Parts: sequence; structure tokens; C-alpha cells
Amino acid sequence: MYLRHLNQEFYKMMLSFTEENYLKALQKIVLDSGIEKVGTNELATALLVTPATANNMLKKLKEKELVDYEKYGKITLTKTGRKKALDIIRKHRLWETFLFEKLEFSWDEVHEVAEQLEHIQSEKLVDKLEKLLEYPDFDPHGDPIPNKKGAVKVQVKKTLSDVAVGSSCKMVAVKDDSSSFLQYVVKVGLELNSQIVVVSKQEYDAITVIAVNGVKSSVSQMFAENIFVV
Amino acid sequence: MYLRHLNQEFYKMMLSFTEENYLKALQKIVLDSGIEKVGTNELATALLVTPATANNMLKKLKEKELVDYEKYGKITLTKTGRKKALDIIRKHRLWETFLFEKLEFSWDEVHEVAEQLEHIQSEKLVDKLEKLLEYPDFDPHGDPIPNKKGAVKVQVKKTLSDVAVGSSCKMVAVKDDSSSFLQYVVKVGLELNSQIVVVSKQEYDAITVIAVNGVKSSVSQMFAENIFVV
DNA sequence: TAATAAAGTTAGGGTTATCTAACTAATAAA
DNA sequence: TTTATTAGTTAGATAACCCTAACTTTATTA
Repeated sequence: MYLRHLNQEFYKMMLSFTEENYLKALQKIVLDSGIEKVGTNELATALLVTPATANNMLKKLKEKELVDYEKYGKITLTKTGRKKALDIIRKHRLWETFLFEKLEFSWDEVHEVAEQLEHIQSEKLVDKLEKLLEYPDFDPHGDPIPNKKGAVKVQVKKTLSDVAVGSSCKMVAVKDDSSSFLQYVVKVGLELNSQIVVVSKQEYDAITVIAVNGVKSSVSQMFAENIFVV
Repeated sequence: MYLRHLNQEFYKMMLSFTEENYLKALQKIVLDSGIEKVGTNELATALLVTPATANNMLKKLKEKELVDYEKYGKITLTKTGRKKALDIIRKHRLWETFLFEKLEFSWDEVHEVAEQLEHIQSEKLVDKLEKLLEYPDFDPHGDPIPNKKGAVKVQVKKTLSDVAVGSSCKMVAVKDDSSSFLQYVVKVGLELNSQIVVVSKQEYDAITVIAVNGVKSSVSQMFAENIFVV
């Protein structure tokens, strides 16, 4: 006998590992692009599955009223869907903070393990974890941690590439959180809240010379665009 | 394309959530009963699946050389299988300790969440967790935590029902870790390392009167058999 | 030891999540 | 505006894990 035969309503609330990942991916696309409407292929790419697979799952999520879309149209999260997605993102970022703060994980190691930990089901666990970490607002990458209600503290962020030559700024987050990028960031001497001085900028290829704690480094346009500063 | 097509050898090492649970269940039956050989039905009962389902999975585990058995015969874990199982038990008990010590979980709440956490794949996570907890030898239920190599600190344990009237003993572990039993244990005033005095014992129905911190309680034979003492 | 009970296995089927291949609809370009 | 490209869908297949029902082997007991 299957679980969902026991209580239809209860089953509707219980999301599978995979369903959670689809909702999270949708919300992350929205957060990263700023656009509410997401395409099937875009979602499929983010999840490393084929469009056919994504389409299949989207039908199920629509059935459960977690997403909304017309045939051949763009996808949006419903209120319930967004709440679920933000809850997973909240857990992901709290776990990242835990790994970084309490278990000596480095910046670039936290993501992979948090991808697993974010699916653990226990409200008490999340609440107590948050308490242990003293209610952090941002994770080790500078990304905001949604609160229990799904609200996010927004920071007006510009990137290092927007900073004028001669000005200085403070790093508050990274856009790319791939391991290779993060390791590069560390190599340049940067960490969260580092003070950065933009020493000079090459017109031709946009190579920027920055100084961190007196140490100069040359970074590419792409690098500068992936560093959020205030 | 499926993961296991990429690298046969690597795939062989990667156990699914379910496979891990089968190995753990086998090892737990061995530890609890002291008998090395396990039956299909016994295993199925422990995992809340039908014997047919267990049989099916056992074929796969045998194929992967994690268990050993003849058709219609009893099952044993191979060396590799036992190592895997002990590793999961190690993780389970470390997480239980973490929840109890660091996140204010009560005795009877830790098990359910640890059932999920034990499947997280990250050697570094386990090592760092162990360090954070200052290398504990026993979990909150008094069960030994296997070390990285799978070695277990054994305690010679007898149960409360073996203690003679008039003698006193110290509770070191519980046999049953169901929520209902653990809540009862707490109600009687017992916790790990509590001093227990066996005040009297009824011949007829084996009801035992115990005193914990001067407070007397009457407990059944079954209760007494589920409390490990030294 | 023959009959019965218990333990273990096989066959056939269902669900979830994935794939490929072939299709249709919407959009962009010539 | 017709055509080519891109986006999205459908159909059919596979693998993992579970089920029930029927069967076979081993163990128990009368």
C-alpha cells in the first residue's frame, strides 16, 4: 500500500526530492534574472535534464498547483510553490552558513553538501539551526537567507565592474558560486566584506587592476561582473 | 544517459538511499541479536517491506558483493557490506549526538531526523561533525559510535531486569529507541548515567519497584529488559 | 515420517523520474 | 510573408523500488 493512499491531502503537501529541486530551480531563475516567467528549456538546462523530462514534471507540479502555465506558454510559481521554493533556499543557505561557520568548510565547499542537506524534513531542525547560527541574514556567499515566512532582506547590489577608477567598495556577495570561481576569488585575497580599491581599468579589454589589503591583482571583465559590492 | 554508464567501478561504490537502508538494517539485526545470519523475512519485517521486495534487493546487493547467501539460505554481510553499514550507523549516531548536544533536541526526537541525515554523502562533513562533538564514543541512547575504521567500543551490558533486589546500578543505554518508550523513560526520571536502586521485585508478575533520585516507580518486566545498566 | 507451517522465491504489475525520437507551435530572419 | 529556427509537447522505453499472488523449499510437529 502506498503512502499517498492514506491521506490524499497530506500526500499533496509532501514533495519528493526531485519536485523540490524543480521548484528551487524555478525560483532561482526568477531571482537571478529578475523575470517572473520561465521557459521549459531554460528550466531543463538549469536542472541538467531534457526538456521532455522537465515538461513531464511540470505537468505534475501544475496538477499540484505549485506552478502555473498555459500549454506552450511560460511558467510561473504559484504562491504555494514560491513559498516551498523559498523554504528550500532558506534551508540551503542556513546549512551553508553552518558548514562555513561551525564546521570549518571553505567558501567553495559548502554548496555541494548543502544541496543534499536542504532536503532534510524537520521544521525543528531548521529553527534550531538558525538559532545556533544566531539568526544570520546572509549566507557565506552574501546571498540573503529568507526568513520563516519567505521574506528576503534585499541589498541594493552593483557589481565590481560598475565601480569607477579610483573609488573603493566593499564586497558583499558573489554572483557565480562555482567552485573554480570561488577559489579564484580567494586567491586574489578577497573574502566577504573585503575592501576593494579600483586602481585602473584598461579601456580596450576591460582588464581591471584592483587592490585588496594593498595587494594588486588584474582581473577580467567577467570576474568583475561576478563580484557584488556596495 | 544514466550515471552508472559513465564509470562502472565508480557506480558500484555509490549506494542508493534504499541500498544503504538494507545494509544498515542487516547490521542492526546482527548487533541486536548477536547472530551473524539473517533471514529474508526478518529483514523484510525490519524494513517494513514484503519478503518479495527484500528478496529482490538482496539479489542486487549480492551482485554488488555487499551480502552473501545461498538460495533459500541465510544472509550475511560481506566485509565491504559491513564496512558500509557501520559507516551509516556511525553517521546516524553522530548526527543524533549533534541534535541532542547542540540543537536542544530531546532524547526521543533525535532518531527520526538522524534517519534522514545519515544518508548525506560527505566524508569531510562527518569528520568535522565528530570534531565539533569532541569525538564522542556513545550517542544519546548510550549506543556506541563506530569509529572511521568501523571499530566499536563495546560495553558489557546487562539489563535492569538482571539486577538483584537491593542492588544499585547505572543506566548506560536503552535497547528500544521508540519514541513512546523513551518518553516513558524520561517520565520515570531516568536519563543516561542515572543511578537506579532496585527496591523490590514482585515474583508473580515481575513488576519491579525502582528508585531514581529518591523517587520510586513501578515498572514492568518489559521495561526493565529495555534498560541497559552496569 | 508424512502432513503442516513457515520461510523464501518468482512472475507479473504499478509509480516515479528519466531518456530518445518525432512531432507541433511560436518566433525570428531572409 | 514565407521559411527556418527555436521552444515546447507527446509517445514509447527503461531502471529503481515497491506491491500481490502463486509457487517452492525448508523446518516443525503430530
